[in-house]
Amino acid sequence: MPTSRTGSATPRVTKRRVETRNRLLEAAGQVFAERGFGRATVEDVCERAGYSRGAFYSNFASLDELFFALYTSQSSALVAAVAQAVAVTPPGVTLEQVVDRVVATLPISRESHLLNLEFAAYALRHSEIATSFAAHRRALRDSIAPILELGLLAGGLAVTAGRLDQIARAVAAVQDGMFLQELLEPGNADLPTLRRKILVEVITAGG
Amino acid sequence: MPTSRTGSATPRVTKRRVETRNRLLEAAGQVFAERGFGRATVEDVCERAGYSRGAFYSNFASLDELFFALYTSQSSALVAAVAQAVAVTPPGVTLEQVVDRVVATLPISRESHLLNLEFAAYALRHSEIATSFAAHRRALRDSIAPILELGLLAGGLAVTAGRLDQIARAVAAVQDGMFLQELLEPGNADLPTLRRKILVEVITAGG
DNA sequence: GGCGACTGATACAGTACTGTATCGGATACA
DNA sequence: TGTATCCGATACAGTACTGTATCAGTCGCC
Repeated sequence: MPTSRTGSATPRVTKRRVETRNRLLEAAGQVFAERGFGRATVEDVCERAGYSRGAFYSNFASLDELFFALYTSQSSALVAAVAQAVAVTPPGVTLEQVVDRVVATLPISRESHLLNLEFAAYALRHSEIATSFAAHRRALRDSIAPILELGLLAGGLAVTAGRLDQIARAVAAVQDGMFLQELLEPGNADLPTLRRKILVEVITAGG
Repeated sequence: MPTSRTGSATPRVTKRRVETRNRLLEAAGQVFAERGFGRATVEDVCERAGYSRGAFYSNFASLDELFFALYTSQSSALVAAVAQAVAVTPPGVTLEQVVDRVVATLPISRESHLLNLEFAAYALRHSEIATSFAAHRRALRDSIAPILELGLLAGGLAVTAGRLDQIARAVAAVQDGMFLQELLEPGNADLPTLRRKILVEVITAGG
């Protein structure tokens, strides 16, 4: 059997193919955010990306597969970004600085939040995905935990690992909840400030 | 022109019609929660309700209209429930009791939360609905504000109206965020407890 | 620079959903 | 109890989407 026989298993990964795939992923992010995954069609994504449906089916077996690929891509990028932020954080930072860093690192765009809603909704309806989604969120909490601990230590507060995870959960909850409020009331300029305030309160109260 | 001429304007509201409408609404809640609004079809709702598509179009012009009717119905019911809880709350309750009351009043079922996600996602994509959705959330905050104030006063804390609204926002954010975590990790029995803990912290820290 | 492999455009069949039109039968009311 | 009203079942046409099959042009590799 010849080594590079028909691509049934692994089509050669050419530059062109990578480019196509990436543009499809990017277009999918926009379309899913705009219309919602449930209302998005293969045609929508192709039109946005500037490809035909042939190109799509050459790269993905279905919309579901593309959706999952997008989710994987986004979440690994996010974890990497958080890890990077933690790595460059010096010891001795104040709690306010920690909150600023966390807020600055986590995604802020309308599109990313809408996508997150889509991912969450999808996960809640597909238990196998829910497991993966929950694991991803745990990874995120584990990533920000060290930076939170730094801020607490700077304030003279020491906490157990279990308590730290609870604080990380509270931070995640406030982030999710407040960001939804901000999206619903884009005209309310006080909300970002309020969000930071609540985050600081939640962290200090937890320590 | 005869008064009760053709139903073009207002079809007579018979008992039968009310029943049909209610069963369609109930079925819609289940179907939208299960499949998501984007994936739900008129046929799905009819099948679940035990009616034919003719019955559906006799009562609603489109799925969108049914969706909005469901949203209206649910949100007014929720506001009423909260108002009722506030009305029967005696002065002098502790903060923990207040939290318990708030938690007990706000919707808890998986279905109601999934529906809320659908409503939020829809609102974020339709600005005219977003306004209405935001107004509804404001009404809810305004409803729980008095009960929160009661709890704070019992602890000897007095707050301004503005500060009270900020606390209500924090409570809403924690509720939304923590409930999502609970749904994603149904096996984690510690989360409801943690949610109460965070709620208490957020309220006291705000006072 | 030429050849073979593969990408992505186009065409097509099949399916699913929507919305309307029609009509039998149930229901409210005298 | 009779009857006019209208509810809701069924049938149908039109549309949109999916997934596959085919093929021309292009790219990678020697």
